[in-house]
Amino acid sequence: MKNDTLMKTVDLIASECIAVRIRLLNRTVTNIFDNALRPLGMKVSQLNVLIVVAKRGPISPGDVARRLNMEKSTLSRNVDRMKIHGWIKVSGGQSGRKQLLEIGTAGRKLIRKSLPAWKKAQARTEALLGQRGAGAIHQAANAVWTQL
Amino acid sequence: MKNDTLMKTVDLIASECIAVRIRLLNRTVTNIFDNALRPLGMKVSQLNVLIVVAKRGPISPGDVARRLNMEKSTLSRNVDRMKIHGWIKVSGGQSGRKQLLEIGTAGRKLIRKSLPAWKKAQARTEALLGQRGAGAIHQAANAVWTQL
DNA sequence: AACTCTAAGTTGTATATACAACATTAGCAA
DNA sequence: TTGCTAATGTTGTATATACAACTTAGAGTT
Repeated sequence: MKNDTLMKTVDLIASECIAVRIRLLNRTVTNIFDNALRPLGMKVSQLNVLIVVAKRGPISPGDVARRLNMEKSTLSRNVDRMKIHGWIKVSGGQSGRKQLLEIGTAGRKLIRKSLPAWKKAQARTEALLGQRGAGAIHQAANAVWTQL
Repeated sequence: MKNDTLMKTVDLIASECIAVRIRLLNRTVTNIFDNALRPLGMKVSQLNVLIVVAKRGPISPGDVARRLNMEKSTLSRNVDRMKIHGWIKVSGGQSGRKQLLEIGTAGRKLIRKSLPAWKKAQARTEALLGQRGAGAIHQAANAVWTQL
């Protein structure tokens, strides 16, 4: 292959790659939410987990991970940190292989307190992506969820 | 208690939050590309950087970081790993504050070799998100780039 | 009941990411 | 020229992420 074809490959990937774009959006949006949530001592990744546990708990770690398409080992350590703060607790027979997660008192309080910050971040993100861009994300996410 | 309002908040965030969705898409798409690129010993995060450097090099680390909306410190360490493999090299007076990155011989070879894997991953992603979902991502990314 | 086998969760390791603090230097101003 | 300021890049620390290997406990099978 000559440099010519190389540059053609480079241009193709640069102009089409979905991964580059998703990853850019991920960094950008995550930063907006993390900045908004920082005063509360929480990151948006943790809010994600907290909401799933609040909505569907008691729920097993494995189910949470599947719902978020996240590695069980990733979730395991994220939950560890959240347990320390009392945002999440283990209900029932905790040890071993059959534990169930549910939201803790501190977690409930935290969700209530974060609503204004979340709204602000959500609005800022919608402004950044535009109505169509934001709707697009919902559309794409739904496509993934139906195939999970 | 105000469990009622709490659950309303939970449902609102669960059904609307753009960050949850972007992050889900990021994990999903990154996994598809990483799996496809694994035989080449490269991750899609590294391909992103390599393509920018190949297309626009010689380019300063700061400019690469800005283009990807990535922290300079993040880029610094990512580039370190890529320098070790010879994918990227520093041109001109490297030390100090004014270094320029360009693609190395191994980097050129790697891009050529990765094209089939990239195409496969791109196709699989488009199939997952659907034509509309994929177009949506492009649309949203363009919105971000124009406001960067 | 005993055995096997698989699913669930944890731990080790590596990369990606960001913030804060730091060192250095280029650019500008007086 | 000299000195200040802002930009540039690196390093320390914490979290997020995934893969591989491991441990343990359910679930079936016989």
